[in-house]
Amino acid sequence: MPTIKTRFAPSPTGDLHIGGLRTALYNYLFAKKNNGKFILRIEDTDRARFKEGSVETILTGLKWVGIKADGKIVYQSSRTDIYKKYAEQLTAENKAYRCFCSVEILNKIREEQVKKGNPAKYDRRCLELSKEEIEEKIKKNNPYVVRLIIPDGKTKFKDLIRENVEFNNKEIDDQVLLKSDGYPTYHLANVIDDHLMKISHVIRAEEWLPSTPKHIILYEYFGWKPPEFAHIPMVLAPDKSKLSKRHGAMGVLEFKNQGYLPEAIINFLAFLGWNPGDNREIFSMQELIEEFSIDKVQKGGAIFNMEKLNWINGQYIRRLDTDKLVELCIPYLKKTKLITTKINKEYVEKIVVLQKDRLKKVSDIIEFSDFFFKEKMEYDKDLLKWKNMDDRELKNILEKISEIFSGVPEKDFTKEKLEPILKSEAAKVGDNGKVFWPLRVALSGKKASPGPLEIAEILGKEMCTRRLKMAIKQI
RNA sequence: GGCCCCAUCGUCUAGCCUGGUCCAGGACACCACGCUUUCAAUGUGGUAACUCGGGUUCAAAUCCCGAUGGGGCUACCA
Repeated sequence: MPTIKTRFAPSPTGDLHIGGLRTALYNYLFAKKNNGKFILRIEDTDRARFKEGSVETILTGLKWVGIKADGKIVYQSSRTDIYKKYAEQLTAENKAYRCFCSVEILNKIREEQVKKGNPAKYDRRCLELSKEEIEEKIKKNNPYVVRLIIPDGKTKFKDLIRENVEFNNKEIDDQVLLKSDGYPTYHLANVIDDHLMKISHVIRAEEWLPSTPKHIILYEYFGWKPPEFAHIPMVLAPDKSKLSKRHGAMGVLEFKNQGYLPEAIINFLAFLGWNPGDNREIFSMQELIEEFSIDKVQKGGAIFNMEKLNWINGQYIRRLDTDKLVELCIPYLKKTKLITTKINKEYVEKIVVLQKDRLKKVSDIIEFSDFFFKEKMEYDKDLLKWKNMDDRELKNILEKISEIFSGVPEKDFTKEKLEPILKSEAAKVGDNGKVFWPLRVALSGKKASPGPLEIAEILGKEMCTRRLKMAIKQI
């Protein structure tokens, strides 16, 4: 059996986004599942759209999620001679021709075709040019492109996901292969490279399906065996359109910055269009490699569902070692200047343990735990009141708690020791909420937080006493 | 406009190939209850879908045709 070889071929026009990452993932999973190779090729043939730094972004993104490419990275921009040579070969064999038409003329032709209800195709007027005319134009340095001659007939191919697909060649435009700047278009470079690099399976997004016949024709012209094709469904925005920046689609590194875990992203993305056929939901990369199969890939597009990503991410956060989670949390706390002096790892660790179950993403640690680091609490005094408590009752209870706290020695200032005392106090007023709610708000300043005694233990006696005092002063 | 692809709960999906076991299963979200001092986590339960219309068949979510809807492509972008 020939070696399985797939590739991810992004163009460096911006961030690596979710859709692209999933394409990379499926290629990677398929290759690894079949003991094959997965390679990375940078399709940087569009000089106008090239964005500085995006190759680095793509590379760090892939590295972050654990997708490793085999072999060297190929840059198409360094291979223009190869593409040019093949374009010339096609031209010499009358499988392609030079076209000198201007963009204006081209647009006009297309417009007229559409008006007539025809496919928007070029009318091949440059195919009529005589040898002399062509030579003269070249001599005069007239810019030209090289176009593929689409033959008559039909082009059929078998897609691994969509089965048989058929196009009538009449509908297909004479594709530009070589641009007037000497760079190849995707179609030419892609086919040549896939062949030269012995790619066995082309797994790419569905948006490429309509141009596949052009590629097949190219393979035929060159006398090469085409690879297998698998056109995977697209990742959609909530409005079902192609996911783009317009929808606030984030780059992979932005997910990283927000505190999503790479394992969660991978797990989530794998399930966007694929699933193992049973009820399991949580999969590691290794498990995905073992289970992945291209024929279980969905045909229809999948909407990117942030809620589910959050859930999966929460699952992974809960499974993380506390040490590791502490390491991940610290940069966020630092960045927001919540940690100003030196880091007290022990202190942060206690907080992280407390918040672990609550985090959807690591960055949540900031808004969930800011009160552990702040001196001043800011909250509405009415928040201190449990149900229909009045000022007087509230003041009494806070003073009572304060009194109780002062009677507890510092070493006994733990949840374990404090709980029975406060519970018995609560029993006197007949409602746990009357004691615990005001205390919790006084300590955290929030309407939602971990339990007051867990907080108290971490904050320590002195700080708790101060916060109670501040609360009482407000009433 | 032309061509292509697709179509199961709000979302991701199982089931479809090999029709009956499906008054359609799971997950997220949502709702309720339990735990409980709030939030979370967790447990239990619940609401919720085969786009429509024709065939084929004893029987169709599953096969066929059509309609409708959605998406993509239609660049000297990828």
